[in-house]
Amino acid sequence: MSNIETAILKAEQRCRDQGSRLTPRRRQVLRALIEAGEPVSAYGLLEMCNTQSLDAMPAMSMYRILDYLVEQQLAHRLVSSKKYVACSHINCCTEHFQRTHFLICSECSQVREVEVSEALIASLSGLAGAEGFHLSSRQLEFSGVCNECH
Amino acid sequence: MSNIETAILKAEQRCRDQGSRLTPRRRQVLRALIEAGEPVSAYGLLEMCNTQSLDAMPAMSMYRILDYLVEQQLAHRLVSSKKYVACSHINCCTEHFQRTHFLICSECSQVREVEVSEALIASLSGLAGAEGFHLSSRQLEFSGVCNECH
DNA sequence: ACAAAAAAGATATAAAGTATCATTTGATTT
DNA sequence: AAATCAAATGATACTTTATATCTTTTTTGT
Repeated sequence: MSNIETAILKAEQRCRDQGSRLTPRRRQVLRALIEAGEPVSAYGLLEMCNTQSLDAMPAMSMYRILDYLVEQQLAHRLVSSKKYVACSHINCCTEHFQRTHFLICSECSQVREVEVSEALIASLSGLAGAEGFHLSSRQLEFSGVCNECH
Repeated sequence: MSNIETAILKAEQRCRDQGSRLTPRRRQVLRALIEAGEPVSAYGLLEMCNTQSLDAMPAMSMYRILDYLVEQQLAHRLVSSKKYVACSHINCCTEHFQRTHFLICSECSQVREVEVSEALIASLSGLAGAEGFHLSSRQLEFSGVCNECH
């Protein structure tokens, strides 16, 4: 079975476990996102979905569905580029990390999703603490250049 | 002399040093930003400026001026909230840090602008390096809760 | 004073995101 | 199976954020 199909099945399972479901629309969006393989904007996804099935979905639905997928951690929203990516761990874990890093290549827009080390969290919290802040960000985004582009 | 006036003078100096100038419009925007004392959106600033002087500025000008102020590091753009803040170091340094952290309180939207320690950069670069990335982000934003709100 | 360059104005439009109400679909109970 | 309730989707309109492009004004250097 293709990786995508496996991912969809896993995603369905995850939704069921959460007491919700991966409806046809949600599946369609998730599949499009996985197939894209790179960050896509909400309207970009909308276009992808609306050209394949000729039964057009309004923007509002896309945003709702993306909210849902993000909530289920099947997708992530990249604040720095206003785009969405499929979670790269749908296939490999039941539980998602507590905190996630995204390394985003500014050349090819490739994204690497990384678990944040305890040590790093500790030093970040330390720095914040020294300034009288209690850190709560669960997602950090870094831009850089990947090896291939370097 | 008030802090704001000092800041404006310092800002003018900085612009001159860069071979550019803090024109009346730019000064007006910078002053509004400093007076606001918290992050403000481009359109928010536009309204502030356009209600005080009754000689209205178009949105385009505001964005151009904000780009300029950000370029000169007299202001910063917070990607996570699409807002702008006056640099909190206009008064205290000639040169701006190479990298900056923003600790943003999710309760009161207060912002603390912090220099990033070498150690932290090192561990971030290390983490990125291990994944085959060369880090280049010059600005990081963290959300959290400040002591007063906690 | 005049030409070149920088900044600002004017106008239109694109792109991103939300509010709100109506309809459909699915699950639950009787 | 029919009735009921909740979740999801559709439809529509609108707000907020941001940019493209062309014109006019202001500043600077000669």
